[in-house]
Amino acid sequence: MAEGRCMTGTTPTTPSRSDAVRNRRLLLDAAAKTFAERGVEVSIGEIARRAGVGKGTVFRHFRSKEELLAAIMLAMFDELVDTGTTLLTADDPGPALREFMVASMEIFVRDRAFCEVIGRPSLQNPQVRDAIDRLCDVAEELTARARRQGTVRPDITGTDIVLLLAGIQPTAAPLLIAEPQAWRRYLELALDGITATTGRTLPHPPPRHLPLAAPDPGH
Amino acid sequence: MAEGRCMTGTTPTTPSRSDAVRNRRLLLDAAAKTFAERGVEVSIGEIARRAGVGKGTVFRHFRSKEELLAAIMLAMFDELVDTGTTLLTADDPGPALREFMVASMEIFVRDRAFCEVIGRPSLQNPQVRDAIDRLCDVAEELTARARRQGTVRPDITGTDIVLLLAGIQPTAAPLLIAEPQAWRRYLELALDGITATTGRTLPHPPPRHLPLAAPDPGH
DNA sequence: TCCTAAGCGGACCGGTTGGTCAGGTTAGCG
DNA sequence: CGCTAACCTGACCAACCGGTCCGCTTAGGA
Repeated sequence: MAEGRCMTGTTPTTPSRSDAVRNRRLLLDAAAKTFAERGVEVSIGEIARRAGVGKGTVFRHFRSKEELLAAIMLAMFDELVDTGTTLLTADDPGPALREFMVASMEIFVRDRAFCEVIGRPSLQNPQVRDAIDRLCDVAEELTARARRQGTVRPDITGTDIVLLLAGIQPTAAPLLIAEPQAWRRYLELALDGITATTGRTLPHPPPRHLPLAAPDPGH
Repeated sequence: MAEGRCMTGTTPTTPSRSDAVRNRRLLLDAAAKTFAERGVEVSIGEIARRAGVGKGTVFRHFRSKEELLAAIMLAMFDELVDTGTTLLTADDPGPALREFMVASMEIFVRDRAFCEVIGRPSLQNPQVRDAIDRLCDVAEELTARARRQGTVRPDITGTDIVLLLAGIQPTAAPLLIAEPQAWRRYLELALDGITATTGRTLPHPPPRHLPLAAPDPGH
């Protein structure tokens, strides 16, 4: 509730002392890099080591591993949403949508944890959920413009776009180590797929929203 | 080397006693179900519990968790390869390829571990590698026929097909709990993408083989 | 029916994880 | 400069993992 105080044990929302601020920065940077490289499964210990702080410091700044992950993911989602919002003002909706997808993929491919979070509802806390919804919304707006222009088939939604983007990474993943640009091939395939060429409607109704966190069968 | 003997500690290749045969069956069934539902990360303890045997019994029948997983995955790969081989004799190559992809997806969607094994080279022992190669080969033969017929664009390979199939599962995954048939939508999109409509070539050269196990950055 | 080797189970081992805490350190106000 | 509250650290904890091992059980041939 109140700002500076914590709810359960410790964990202030914003540190005030200079060393704490510095450590928080180090921590966020190290965590972002480590999550990106090795996915959500990396241990807190490794992140702490990489940041050059003790493990306890991590839990002083973030109540749990999940909260640390969420803080980093949120920033990335917002970045993407900004990119999308900017592209909404572009003249030609078709290339704008494509550019949005390319920009997204460039992040997806670099950040393993980012894809995992989108694909696994169990990793999503309410804030992350909101960010994903915002991403779907901006994708929907971009898609709607392209749809009206006739560049995209009429039964493709923004949620389709987000799902496709999240899916291209695992599709290309086995090739990416040897050929870091391979994702472009499958993005192009997806773009061809969503383009209105045949008049056919897709089977199964288009998704409107991403479903809320259902209990993940795993773990 | 010799049949009935083990190499390292214990672990016969084929049990003879009736109770051992029965337990092995129970174990394989339980493991198949559990891996399918929760992925490769499930613990041996849980599989043992589900099979109604002790943990020690698992390691009597299989040298390691990896070997148990491989035994189950191998059977599924071979099943798919058989399906593909049969479809090679079909009259019309286009629908044959489609049918192969539908049959594959029906397995992929039901089995979480199966997708994970394809997508993560670090999980592949030599036998599994061979099975994946056989799958790519049969996919390549099916694709080649469709290519010659003009149903599929000229720069699509069998490895492309396998990667796309493995990628559709994570794409549709968030929807699958609520809508188990949602994968059909994205399979159709992929089929539209690989169909020869525009004369354009895809960016990035087509993959010939899946890369061998590179050190998985994770763990 | 008896005997023995194959089979079984679960306590156990070393290693990992996310998370806690007591005790030493230090920033920075007065 | 001195004091205190904020902060940092690494030992520590319980839970879990894959895998081992040894004493007990039991299948099934003689």
